[in-house]
This record gives sequence, structure tokens and C-alpha cells, in this order.
Amino acid sequence: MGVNLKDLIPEEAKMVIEDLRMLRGRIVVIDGYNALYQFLTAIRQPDGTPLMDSQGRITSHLSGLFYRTINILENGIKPAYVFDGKPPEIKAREIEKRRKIREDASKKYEEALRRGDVEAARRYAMMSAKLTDEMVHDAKKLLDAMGIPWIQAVAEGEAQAAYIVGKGDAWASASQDYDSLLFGSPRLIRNLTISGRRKLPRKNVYIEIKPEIIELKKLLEKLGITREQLIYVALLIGTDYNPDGVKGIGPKKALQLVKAYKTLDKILKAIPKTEFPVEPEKIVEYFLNPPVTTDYKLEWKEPDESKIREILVEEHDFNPERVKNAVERLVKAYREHIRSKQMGLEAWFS
DNA sequence: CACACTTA
DNA sequence: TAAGTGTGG
Repeated sequence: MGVNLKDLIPEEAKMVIEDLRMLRGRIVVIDGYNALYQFLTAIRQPDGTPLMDSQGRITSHLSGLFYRTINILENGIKPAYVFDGKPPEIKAREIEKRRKIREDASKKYEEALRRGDVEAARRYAMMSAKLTDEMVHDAKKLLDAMGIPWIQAVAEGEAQAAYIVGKGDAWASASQDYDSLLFGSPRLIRNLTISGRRKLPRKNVYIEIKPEIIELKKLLEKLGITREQLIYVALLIGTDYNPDGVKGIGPKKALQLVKAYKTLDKILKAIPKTEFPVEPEKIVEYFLNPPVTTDYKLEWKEPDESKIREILVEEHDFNPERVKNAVERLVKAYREHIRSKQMGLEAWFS
């Protein structure tokens, strides 16, 4: 589930976005896997059943991707999605851990359904949700039809996003996870792909969720550490490459330790008999120099209405009226915020 | 999560 | 205009 830096981010390093239009004209690289997974888990009936077409194929991820992307475009934000490639070898333990969680949740889901506990069923359905290759494939196809660029990462999407933002080809990365900060993304937007109101788990209370920007430079300044040291902190708390972290060390102690001992060598000496599934040096190296591709281009194109209709209405039984309305909004947003601004003089005279 | 519609 | 409800696929 990524690195949990939540309790370490000082208020001063965060900037709450009151209105998405504040990001007008900015290019944002969205972690596609993270976004799709969120839609897949969130867009469900009360008992946990996802949206499905007449052939029983799940469509929750497509619904979320479609409408949310249009929303983002209407606010003048230029989205690009990045998708994970082959997970690195050092992630094996985390992947196995997730598989186990899904498996257990799947059993509990069936049980909950049997005893008629709708709320529990929903929770376990969310936990057992798996994003398949087919779902990702469908999502890419839909993005193509919408004219939205997507990038295939070599390995970690968050690493690729960080690279693109670092190079200045985009303004920020967007994900619920903090990993892109460790990979060096200068700016991370959280809560971009979730709506304004969200139900607190297990409570019948709704809270306002607003997008927020975390600036890496400010974060490091406020914490008084370097990016390398932030990676050490993550290592102590737990990352995808050592999911259990170090026993007995939470965010607070981790930061203390890193500030006290400063170098990885000394930090490791301060926590003797700690075992790591992967050598810590190797994990640090991966965050500092992950495999990325330089072969990408960010280009927005005119949406192709008939292709969109083909995918959503014909293949997946979306309501034609709803899709038509949404495409109208999409085309309008494209013309207002994207085409006009990326047209050079050349296009004007042709 | 988001749309479409209702309610006040 | 804001918030509540039912439903989407």
C-alpha cells in the first residue's frame, strides 16, 4: 500500500486546494493503477457488488475513470496517466502480502453475505478487489478514445511520474500514496481522484475531503532532513520493499532516529538484530535510481466520440444518454482548456 | 465515485 | 445553491 508518511507531513508542507480551478493549465501525472483501484473499490452497491456489464465484466473502474477525468479537464487541468510495468523483484514480499489479504477478505466476504451483514460484505468486497490486466487494458483503450495521454512505466508508475515531474514535463504527480515523493517528485497531489465527501470507515459520518499539494522541498525543510534521509525514515516505517518496517518504530521514532544518526550505516547500527527482507542499501538505491523510460510524449487529442460510445455503450452497456452528455462536456473542456492553448500559430493559419 | 433527480 | 437519495453497469 505504499509508504505511510501521513503522520509525518507537517501542516506547513501541505497546501489545501479549495478549488480545483487553482490548478488550471497545470499538467498532472496521475498514478493510473492507484486511481483505477480507488474507483474499483469505491464504486459499488451497498453490499459490495461492483458495476458490471451484461456479461458480468466489472465496469466500476471505467465509470470512475471516465467521469473523473472529464471533471479534471473541466477544471482546466491537463491529466496524463502512468501505468505500472513489471514490478521489481524486491517487491515480491509486498505482492504476496496483498494477495493473502485479498484471499482472506474474499472468504470473509462470502461469509458476510451469507449472514446478511451488508456493511461487512462491502468492506470485505473492497479488500478483496483485484485490478486485472483486462481492466487496465480497457482503461488504456478508453483513455486513447478520450484523447488523454498515458505512459507505460518500465516498473513502478510512481517512479515514472516522479521522473516526469522532476524533468519539468509535468507540474505534479497525483496519487493517494506517498511513494512518488521518495522517488523525488517535487510535488504530489493527494485526493485528486476522490470526491468531496467521504464516509468514515465504520462510522456513519461524512467528512470533507479536499485535494492537497505536498511540496517535497518544503517537506524536507520542515522535517530538517534530506531526500535520502526521508527514504531512511520510510525504510524504518515500512515500504513496499520491506512492508513490515522495523518492529516498534513508528513515524515519530523513525524521524528521531534518522535525525540523530543521520547516515544509513549509523541508523542500522542503532537497530541491531533487525532483519530486512531486502538489503536496506538496495532499497535506498531503488528509490534514488529507479528504472524509468525517457520515451514518452504528453499530447492531448480531440476526443473520439464514436470510439468512446463503442467502448462504453456497445461493449459495456453504459447508458447512451449519460455517455452522450459526458462526451459533450469532454469535448467542450478539450476545446476550452486544451486545444486553444496548445495550438501554435501554424495551426491557426492552416 | 459520480450522475440525475428531489427537496428545501 | 446545497444537501439528500437512489442508482449506475
